[in-house]
Amino acid sequence: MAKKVTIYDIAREAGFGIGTISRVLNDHPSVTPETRKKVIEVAKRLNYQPHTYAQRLARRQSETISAVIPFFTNYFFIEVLRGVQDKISELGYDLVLYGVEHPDQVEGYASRALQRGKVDGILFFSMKVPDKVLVRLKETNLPIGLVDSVSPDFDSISVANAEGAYAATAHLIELGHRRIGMINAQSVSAPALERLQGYRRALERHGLSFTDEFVRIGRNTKQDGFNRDAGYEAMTDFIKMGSEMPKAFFVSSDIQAMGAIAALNENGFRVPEDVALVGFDDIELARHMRLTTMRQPMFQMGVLAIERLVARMANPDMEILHTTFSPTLIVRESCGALIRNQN
Amino acid sequence: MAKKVTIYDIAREAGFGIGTISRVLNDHPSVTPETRKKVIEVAKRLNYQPHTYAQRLARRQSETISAVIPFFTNYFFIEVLRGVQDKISELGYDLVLYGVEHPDQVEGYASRALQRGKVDGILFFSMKVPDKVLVRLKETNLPIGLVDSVSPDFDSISVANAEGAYAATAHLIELGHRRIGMINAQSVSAPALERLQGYRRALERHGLSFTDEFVRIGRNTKQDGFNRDAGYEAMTDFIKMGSEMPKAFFVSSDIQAMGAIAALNENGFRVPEDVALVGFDDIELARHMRLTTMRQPMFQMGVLAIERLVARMANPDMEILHTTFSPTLIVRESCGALIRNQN
DNA sequence: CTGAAAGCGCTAACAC
DNA sequence: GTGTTAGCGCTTTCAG
Repeated sequence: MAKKVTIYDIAREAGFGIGTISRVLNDHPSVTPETRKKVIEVAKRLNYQPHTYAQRLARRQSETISAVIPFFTNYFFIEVLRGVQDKISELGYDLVLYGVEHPDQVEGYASRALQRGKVDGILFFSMKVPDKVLVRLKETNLPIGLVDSVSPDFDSISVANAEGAYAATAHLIELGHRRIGMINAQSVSAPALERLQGYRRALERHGLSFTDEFVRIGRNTKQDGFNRDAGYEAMTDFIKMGSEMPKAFFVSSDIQAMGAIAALNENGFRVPEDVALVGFDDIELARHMRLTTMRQPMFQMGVLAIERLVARMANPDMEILHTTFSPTLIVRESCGALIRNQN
Repeated sequence: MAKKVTIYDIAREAGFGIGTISRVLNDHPSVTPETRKKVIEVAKRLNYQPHTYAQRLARRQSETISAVIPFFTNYFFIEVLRGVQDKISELGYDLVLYGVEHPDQVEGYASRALQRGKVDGILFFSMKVPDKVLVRLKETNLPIGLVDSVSPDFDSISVANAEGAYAATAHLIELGHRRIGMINAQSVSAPALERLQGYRRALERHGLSFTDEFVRIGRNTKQDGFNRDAGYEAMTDFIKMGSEMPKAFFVSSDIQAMGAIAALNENGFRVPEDVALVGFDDIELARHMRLTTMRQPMFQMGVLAIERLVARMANPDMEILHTTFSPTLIVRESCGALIRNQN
């Protein structure tokens, strides 16, 4: 270890009291420019490094934010996390990461994060935080932010799912499709429900009728049905309809669209010539698969999540804010629009 | 905030001195079972939460490990990080994450992590840590671990790149291919160089000759050429060879293979019927693309990285250890092996 | 403007 | 065994 120089060393060396040293180190106004200069010079010469934990103890704040995130999901989280990290380090805070594999772990991690003074705020990603934990969280009065999930008691940042689904479906309609199916995820998932609503509304606003038959959900319930296999299964189901099968689909996530495309290809359907698809998320895979999809501003969401959290730390009585981002349509090839344009 | 109960509160309430309280809380042997029981009961009743930073200050250790990781990148890091996180939380340590977008940032983050007492150890992922920083790191005597990179002065965990490349190439040879090309990344990258060696050796050991012409590198140098566009460009180059073009390729990363496949498809080549491919990494995309590839044991690498780091913390004078993992061949469809087997 | 001193909450060495 | 006390390194009154 570097032979730990403390402010006492600087004080002795510079000929001042530790109070003064602390003041210049913290940019306190009442210090003469000369002493400031001198102290800084000595600090630098001694290669002084503050002891973070001593500061945190004395200041009664941690300058750290923790994020509880379901890990292995996809690109979406990594991307949001990037935004989080970016903003956090800009603020000079630390990010401590808790990766959760199973909902049951949330409580344990929350307890750790809740240790008095440990963190200044917590961000929960796409978590169904157990009510029990929610209550404890509320009691602690610690600034909390929810990303990609919503609860009346905490600030949240989420995506306008219904709106995005509406736009995706409308795009297909504008392309001339009238029989449009939807591959959805499990209805226990709020985003899935909202996306269904958007799809339905788009249909109805454009004078098309909504049919249950045209909405299918795969059997695989992993990640609430937002997985590749579920998409494959749902599309396989559709294919069994034969000539009754819709020729355009709004799929509630890109990863499901991957599965759907595989099912399509295996059955001799080409995308977009035979079947048009629009996904949701714009995960990294989407570009490679040339999938038209609804992009969520992930990085920005991460940045905003931190900004909000910090704002609340500064002003705990701030009114609770729920922010919703609108996804944007990214037109690639799977919807068939580009082909049409070439004509 | 929870109305901060301290060990003083417990002491008063339970009728003991704070020393005793601290002892039971730390499982110190010399406490009567009865007092222990009593203290625990009171602590629980008061909902006592230790103040992490006070503990860290007093104990002179941080119980936290930080990881400096190039973010953007792919599945590989996330997966290794999962292993890291898993082991870290098993140990009750905290993980503080520093995401680096550009090598220049490394120094800044290193400085932050190096603040006296801040972390008990640091893990650098796939980083060309600047020499300057390396020297400072060495001086601090802080336990450091390198993941996916190597330096004589620090413990490291990496992948047997040459060996993996050898296996991939040999697989293609066993499948009957004699003219095998390689799409490589920039030679400033150590892994790229090692993979080239493995490829070359496999060729020579099997009596095939190595030709420079059969090794191409894309122009896009982002991430040292380990990117989709570079793969696309390199394959486009090969395609220009016309009938001289190899019909089997070892590609130095899956992401490049994605680009290569796109180039192939655009030019009317089918994979694996016309051209066989083997990638490297086994990123998530690989499964979807049915890519045969060399899998790296990412999760395990993360776990081991932490185990090593912790071992070094316990015993700083331990001999420096360099561990190399062997990638395993994952046979999917892109190499053509499955098709052949069906015959 | 600056020094002295009192904490921040906990651990650990030292008495009894 | 248990209480007492002295730090851990820094921030922050409070005098002067």
